[in-house]
Amino acid sequence: MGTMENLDHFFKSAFTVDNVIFGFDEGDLKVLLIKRGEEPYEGQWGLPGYFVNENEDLDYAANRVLKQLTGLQNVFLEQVATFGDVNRHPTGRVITVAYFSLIKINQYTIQPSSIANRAAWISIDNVEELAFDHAEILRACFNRLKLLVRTRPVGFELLPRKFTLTELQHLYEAILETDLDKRNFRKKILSMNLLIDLDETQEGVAHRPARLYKFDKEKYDELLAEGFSFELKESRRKMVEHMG
Amino acid sequence: MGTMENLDHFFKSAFTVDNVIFGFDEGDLKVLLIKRGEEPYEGQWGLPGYFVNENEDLDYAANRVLKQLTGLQNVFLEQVATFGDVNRHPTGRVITVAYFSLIKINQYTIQPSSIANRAAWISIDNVEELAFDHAEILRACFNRLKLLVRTRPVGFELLPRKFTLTELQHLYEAILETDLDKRNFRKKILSMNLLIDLDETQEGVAHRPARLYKFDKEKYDELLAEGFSFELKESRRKMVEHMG
DNA sequence: GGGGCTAGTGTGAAATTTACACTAATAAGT
DNA sequence: ACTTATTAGTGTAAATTTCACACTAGCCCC
Repeated sequence: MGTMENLDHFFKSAFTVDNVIFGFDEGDLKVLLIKRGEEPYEGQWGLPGYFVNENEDLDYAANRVLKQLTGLQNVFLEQVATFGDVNRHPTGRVITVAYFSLIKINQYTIQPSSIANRAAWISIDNVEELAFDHAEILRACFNRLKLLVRTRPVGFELLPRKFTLTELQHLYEAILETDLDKRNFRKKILSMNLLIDLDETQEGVAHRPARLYKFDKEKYDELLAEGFSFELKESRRKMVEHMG
Repeated sequence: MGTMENLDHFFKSAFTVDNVIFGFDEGDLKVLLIKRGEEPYEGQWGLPGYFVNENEDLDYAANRVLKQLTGLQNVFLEQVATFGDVNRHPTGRVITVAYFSLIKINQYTIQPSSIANRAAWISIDNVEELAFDHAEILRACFNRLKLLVRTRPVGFELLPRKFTLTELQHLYEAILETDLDKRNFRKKILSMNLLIDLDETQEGVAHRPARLYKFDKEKYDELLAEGFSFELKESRRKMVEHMG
């Protein structure tokens, strides 16, 4: 923090925000990418991000940019980290603040703006080369997600309102990049009492239909208030179970 | 990220870095503050921070600024968060990136520069009003420290090379703001095999002298390499033990 | 050598984690 | 109608970890 008498420190520079939006679909953890419609890196895939305005708070900018690029709004965004290497942007000094969010893919329609030619949900494993240092930013956000998922029941943000325990398990497996034991996972999750059994079952599946659950937000808020800490432990499975 | 044709986005603005340096002394967790020698907030206490230069990476800037303000160098700095509210700085748009670090207080001499009138280690509980939004930044870094201390043996960064188990416990208690059970703490710490018993004892204390230990960095690096995860669990003590 | 002070030590109960394999329910095909 | 394919759903015992808890040991000082 320095004096304003010395305006040398104020040089022409820019801030951007870049958003890493995670979703979950078809058993895959996905990230929302846009095909850039502007130089630099025109035509390449990158994160939905853009410039912060002069008189705009960072958090506000993250929301605005996300909305402008993809049509998404009222989405919870959390700051993850800031990337400011001198050469990260080919044409000037641009420091970017990365935000991440979790959304239910099917509850939103993505409407790419002109800046973004196109937007798409790409499986996290299939992400190829990205513009700028966006691959690094994505990695940082994915790590944050891994951390978060162990200490808060964020998984529910990514699933539709009604879901099966197997879907929930697959989500956790995708995020943590491990296999989990079915029985232990169910025991653990159910013991938290954060799920409401809807007494409904799946329809139109060619096998025994699974029960549907929803997340008990009220209970969760209650528990949060009294300083409860959610924790998912079980480590990677060591062996594959023999099937009958 | 946008086009450079549109230079509107590059406005006169500034980045700063602010460093939250933690130390531990006399049983207290402390933070290094400077008495500001410049407007704004001249004469007030604040974090050691200053402007990032135009062609300087963020991480580099954090190190440089710390050195210039306090004389400290070769200190591990980790980025924590970025603060960018429009009005956080009274005279212009200044976005700051907060870094934090842990050092052994007695191993460094602080040499405040002219920008910093004075520098001092202030107990975390005695920190009064700070310049800018530095109180908020400090809080964020303290939370990060709490998080970190549970998953990595960072405590050793704050203690002198040789320390007693009681000192280590007091440090953990100061960071986690709880009391820990002596026997359980010792059991847990020793079971990690990250301490080397130096076969020496304290000198010049008016009571039974404690054994001295040092941190086994080699062992730790080994364990890290094989993907080991350190975890300190024990929750806050519920009762005070009756003393004989 | 007694008082004051902190170091250091062990055990059992409770809770949690882990490994592990079969039956149940449905749809589709014969 | 039955056989097959496919996923849902369930229980237990062993191992490990956590947790609560109280006394003896060793040094200094007087």
